[in-house]
Amino acid sequence: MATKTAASGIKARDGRSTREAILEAASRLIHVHGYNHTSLDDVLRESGVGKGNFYYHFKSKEELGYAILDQAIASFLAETLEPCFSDPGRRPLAQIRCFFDRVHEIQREQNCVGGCAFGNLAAELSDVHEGFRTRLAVVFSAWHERLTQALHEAHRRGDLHDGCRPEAVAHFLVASLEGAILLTKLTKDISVMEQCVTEMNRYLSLYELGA
Amino acid sequence: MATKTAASGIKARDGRSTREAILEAASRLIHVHGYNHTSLDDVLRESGVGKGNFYYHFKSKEELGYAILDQAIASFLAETLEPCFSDPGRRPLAQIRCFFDRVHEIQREQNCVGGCAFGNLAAELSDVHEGFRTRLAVVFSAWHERLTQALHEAHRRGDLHDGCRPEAVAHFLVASLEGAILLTKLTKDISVMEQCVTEMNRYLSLYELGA
DNA sequence: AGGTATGTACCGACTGGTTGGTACAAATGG
DNA sequence: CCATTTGTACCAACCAGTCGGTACATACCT
Repeated sequence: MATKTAASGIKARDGRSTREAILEAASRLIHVHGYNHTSLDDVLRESGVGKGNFYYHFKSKEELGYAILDQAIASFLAETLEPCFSDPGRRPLAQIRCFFDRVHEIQREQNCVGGCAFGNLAAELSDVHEGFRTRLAVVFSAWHERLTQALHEAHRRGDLHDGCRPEAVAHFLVASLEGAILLTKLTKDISVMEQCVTEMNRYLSLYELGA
Repeated sequence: MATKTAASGIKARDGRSTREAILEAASRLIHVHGYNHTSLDDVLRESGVGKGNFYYHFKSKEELGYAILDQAIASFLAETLEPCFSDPGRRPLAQIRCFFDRVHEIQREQNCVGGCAFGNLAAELSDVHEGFRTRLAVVFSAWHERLTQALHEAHRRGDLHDGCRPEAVAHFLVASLEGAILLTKLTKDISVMEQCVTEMNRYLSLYELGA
């Protein structure tokens, strides 16, 4: 018996999955309760990992925060942003509208709870923790850049009015989406999100040529 | 000497001003550090008030939070919102644009630090503290209502396109402003706010008649 | 093969400091 | 003199982080 490893009892953790269990529990808790208000003990209880073990895998709570953030950034870029903007079947402006819908859908899926993890952390930490502020600025900058790129591409194709300033429009779109998510989370009313997406589409049509 | 009262030494507090000193220090600290991450001891140190004294004036930290929020709501409505929207020298849409400028100015004044106190608290607490969520919903609802009212008034005057749905537009404007403030606070770049205000004005002009 | 050393993964008790909140006596003032 | 107002000492719970120790697989030495 017991051929080789402990062969998966009720826990079955090896180095790799322990780190992932911590990451999973922590990002879930921090998304809802914030960074400061999520204690290590909460994370440990939720993930079933002991304290000494935690400090074997992470050197501090701050480093855990960075790890979660880096993971969330990668997953946002790869699983939410890119799928919309690399769809070759849509023209750039349609890609942007598709992204609005995706954000709307996510808020509906999570029942208006949690909001945007990046927006929450930005509100909580940008003024008190420069390390987090910088990392958060990176996500928003990547997001902004993807929108700017799509707008430039639309202009190149002749879909966009000349009066459109892509960088300003992109900033406004990011801001509007973040604000809409926040307002939806506060009111717990998904129709707020719907209305905002409708108005964002109208705003975009302001610059659109040959619809 | 010492005629009657302590005659204003370095402290000079009576019942009224102690409460106000606590309120002032707490709202300043909470605006930047958030509710959970501002400790009573911080507030006490900053205001020079003793602990027993604090608990004479407030029955808990939670009640202090409510008091601060109520005070901030009243001051926002009276000193920021109303002045813009009760100006009889401007037409409703101009009042709205004036409000955009006011928000922009405030962010510039506070050097992109602090963001919106209500937005910050909404992000921090809407999912974990129903009491705060409800109170915060009240401010945003009042704000939303004031915008809706101005839009209806504009429509009555014939300044507004028929296709404009005031409630949806108002939600979008609130969301955009909140998002713009958040993004400005994160990037620490006031030009983000400028760009957003410019685009909001363009958006508004979508519905405007006879400019 | 058998003993020893090494690196990885893990645990739970403990520490020093902070938290929100209480007890209570002293001062203040009409 | 009695209400209000205040300062100080204190508490239990909680916080991030440390410590000593265990379990076990692999590598190394003779």
